Amino acid sequence: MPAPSPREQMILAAMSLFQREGYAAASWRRIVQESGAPWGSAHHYFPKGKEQLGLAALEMASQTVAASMARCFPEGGVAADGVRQLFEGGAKLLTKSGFTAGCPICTVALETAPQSPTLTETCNSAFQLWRQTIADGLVRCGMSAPYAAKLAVLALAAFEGALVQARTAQSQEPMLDCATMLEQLCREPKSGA
Amino acid sequence: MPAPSPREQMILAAMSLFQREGYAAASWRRIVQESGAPWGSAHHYFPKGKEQLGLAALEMASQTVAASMARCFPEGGVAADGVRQLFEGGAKLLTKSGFTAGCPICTVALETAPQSPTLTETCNSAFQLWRQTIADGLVRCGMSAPYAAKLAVLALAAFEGALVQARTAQSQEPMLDCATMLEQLCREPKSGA
DNA sequence: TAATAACTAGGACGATCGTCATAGTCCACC
DNA sequence: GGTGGACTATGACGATCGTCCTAGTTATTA
Repeated sequence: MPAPSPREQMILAAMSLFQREGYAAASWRRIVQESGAPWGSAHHYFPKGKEQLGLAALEMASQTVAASMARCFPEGGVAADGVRQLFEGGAKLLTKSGFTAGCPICTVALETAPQSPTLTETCNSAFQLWRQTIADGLVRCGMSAPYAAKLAVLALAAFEGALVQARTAQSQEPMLDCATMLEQLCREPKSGA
Repeated sequence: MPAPSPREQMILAAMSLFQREGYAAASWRRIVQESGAPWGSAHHYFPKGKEQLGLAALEMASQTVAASMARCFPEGGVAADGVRQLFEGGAKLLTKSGFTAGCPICTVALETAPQSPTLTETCNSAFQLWRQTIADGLVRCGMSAPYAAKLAVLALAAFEGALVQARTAQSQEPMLDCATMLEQLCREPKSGA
């Protein structure tokens, strides 16, 4: 890596703190401190203050996660495998962090929605992007678009929810259990009306 | 209601603030103020401070939610109907609050797990209780115990995750979509290994 | 009725919050 | 080799944080 700029350092640090403790606990001072970025430049790069930095962090998280999600569903793959990979990937990251790092968007959304319109809108866009990313992936695996759209909502909800359970229980099990159940819905795309 | 005691008032207010803005934003002062309880008595009822009050609020939330969950699955009912009722109930409460009130446990868990051992443990117990409550309900509807246990994990995860999506999007749709998909898993308790 | 406990009022304490202003340093470019 | 703009250092500002203390009020006993 070519030594990230102070601006990037701060965004990364904010994202990390959002994951671990949420928006309110991620104070301006702690973000700057943990980032290692120079103290004086914080207000220079984000003259509108904490919310501006928060927005940037959420947007970066949104893109990063979407990219990893897309990678789970290669062209011509199997839908169920993609879902499993998605959940296993999440479980792995969670474990690697010692069960401290969850989803930054989810945490911030719960703290601020719908109180802060800008933050809420950014979180909403992230969820929308992720739903679409999963749905597109499922379609790439041969699933019909309408069914994929519905399943993507459930998959994302289960992903976020399982992440919370897994983190709280400090165990991967909820993630893997959910994956198993969801695989079933991938293999039987049609039945009821 | 026979006029709740100051202690109950404070617990209720803390629960409400946890739902709306999380643990960090729910300051000792705001809790006491919103509760309408007398200022001076806060430290008298909870001499160990904010964490003690937080614990009490989480425990009350745990019990309250578990009771509503159990009511969704009456003896001899249909599993799919129970799941739908669960999600519709959640969606209704969320809407009634103007999409401001989510799950207090989930919010606090994301902010504090696993940093604060006591809070994390309480959140974990709540999730465990809820999983068990849903699983018991599904068994009451005739489902096999092992399958019900697995489905309960997914149902709870989807419930929490859909709640976040719905709140952020300010729409019931994610909740109802998830319910529809989950109903499918209720009707086909067996297929794969 | 007296005394003993339970509860309430109100504020002081140091720490930390987000914001902002001012001065100083660095470096690219003419 | 200056000169101007980008960046950094440092700390003051008022507000709010969680905690804790002392004095006052109310209720419950003997």
